[in-house]
Amino acid sequence: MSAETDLASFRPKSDFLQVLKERGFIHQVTDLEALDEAARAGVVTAYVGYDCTADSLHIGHLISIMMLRWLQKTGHRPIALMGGGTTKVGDPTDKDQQRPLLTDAVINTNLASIKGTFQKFLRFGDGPTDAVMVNNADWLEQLGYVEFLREFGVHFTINRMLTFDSVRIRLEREQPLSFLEFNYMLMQATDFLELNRRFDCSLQMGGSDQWGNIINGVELVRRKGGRQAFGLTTPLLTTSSGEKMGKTVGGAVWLNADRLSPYDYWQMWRNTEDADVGRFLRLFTDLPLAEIAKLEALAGAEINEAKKVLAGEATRLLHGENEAVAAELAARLNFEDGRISADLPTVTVERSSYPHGLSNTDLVVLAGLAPSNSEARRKIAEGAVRVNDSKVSDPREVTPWSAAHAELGVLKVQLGKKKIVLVKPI
RNA sequence: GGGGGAAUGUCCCGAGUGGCAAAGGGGGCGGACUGUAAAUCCGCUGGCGUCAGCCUUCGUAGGUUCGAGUCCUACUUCCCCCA
Repeated sequence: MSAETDLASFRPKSDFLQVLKERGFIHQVTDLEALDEAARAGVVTAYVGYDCTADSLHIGHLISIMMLRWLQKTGHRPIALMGGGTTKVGDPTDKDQQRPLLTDAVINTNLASIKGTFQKFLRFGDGPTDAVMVNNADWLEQLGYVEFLREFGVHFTINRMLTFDSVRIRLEREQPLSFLEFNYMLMQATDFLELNRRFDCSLQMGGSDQWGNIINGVELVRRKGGRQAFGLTTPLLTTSSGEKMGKTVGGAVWLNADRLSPYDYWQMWRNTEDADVGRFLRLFTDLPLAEIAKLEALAGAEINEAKKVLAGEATRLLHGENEAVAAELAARLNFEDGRISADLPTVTVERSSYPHGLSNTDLVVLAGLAPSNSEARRKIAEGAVRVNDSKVSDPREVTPWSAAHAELGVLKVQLGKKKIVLVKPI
């Protein structure tokens, strides 16, 4: 049953649901009152699953990570489930095509690379509310096909599976859905059952697109005689102007620093739309609600102060205090004082490869601000490029190394108003 | 089994009727205006380039033609109708 209708009037008795509700994390819950009671009466173990399709999580995952964080802060036990096994199958959700099958090696590399992110937000260990990380490859890969069908397959009807969004949408759009992908929801359901048995895990959380998968797990746990299980989803994260959140210079907003620098991460939050500031402060920082209310109330240009707080807090959680301070300082030097900071994104170039210096085109491409020479030339023609703070118009004009900044030894390349990269000769 | 459709710039949708680097949207990027915001307006949106030009793109593979996204043949995938 969906709790959308009575969520507004519901008064949680547990800290956990109280926090989730007032900070805007809840979209749907299977059984609000029973879950509330369980969370009030004792320690609840809950999990969120993460696939290993890339070597870094991105901002879309952050909302559920924050939810696990609050779970732990309110006295419960979070499990981060790594989908080492399910990634081999691929969640069909909302994709038109099956994603390329990943090899074991790639999946394991991705998994290892993602782990660190959770350690920033959760406390791991052996205590009763310490976080646990598990990999569903541990149990999924042990299952034989016939065994899998007999143990779990009997509990799923095709009739019902066809009605779930992940499947239905694909079929409606006349896109193929392979049998492989069709099995994904069964596998995710067995995860919940397995965690219920191993860790007494009684709650699965996830994004609203996971509702169908979560329900399947809840029902499977019930049918296999486990303890009562719950599901909870978060709202889809979009900006106020209706866009999917998460884009920067390079595209996706990655959480690993080697994919997206702390500076760029800070900038992403700094550029939040006015209308989103309050909502994002509630979802992505630990700040008390009273303080958020004050920040949110700032009007006009003043709200920029709130955006800086948001950027600072969010960056501090992910990358740590030092990086957050450095990112803010770099931004202030650059945008408010018109100066240069060594903390700006920097690329290094072999001086010997370009003895005379770099052409404007080369600079833009090497700085990663354009994917091709053509694109770089176009940008220059549009008057979008600045080298060492002066606008350039000739794509072939060469800037000699002697023009590098005296102290930092770098050339400053700027595309548009916000994208700045330092080119450092070595 | 028979008949009829569909596949376009690798982000998406979508015109396209032998001369096409291919209309128009959306998205994205840049400019103006602002507050590193939103909204609005304007421009750009295949690659290489000594800017003359060259190269690669319309499901796949062949063919006709001076010239093919456009015509022909086969194949692949999807949709619809008849059985």
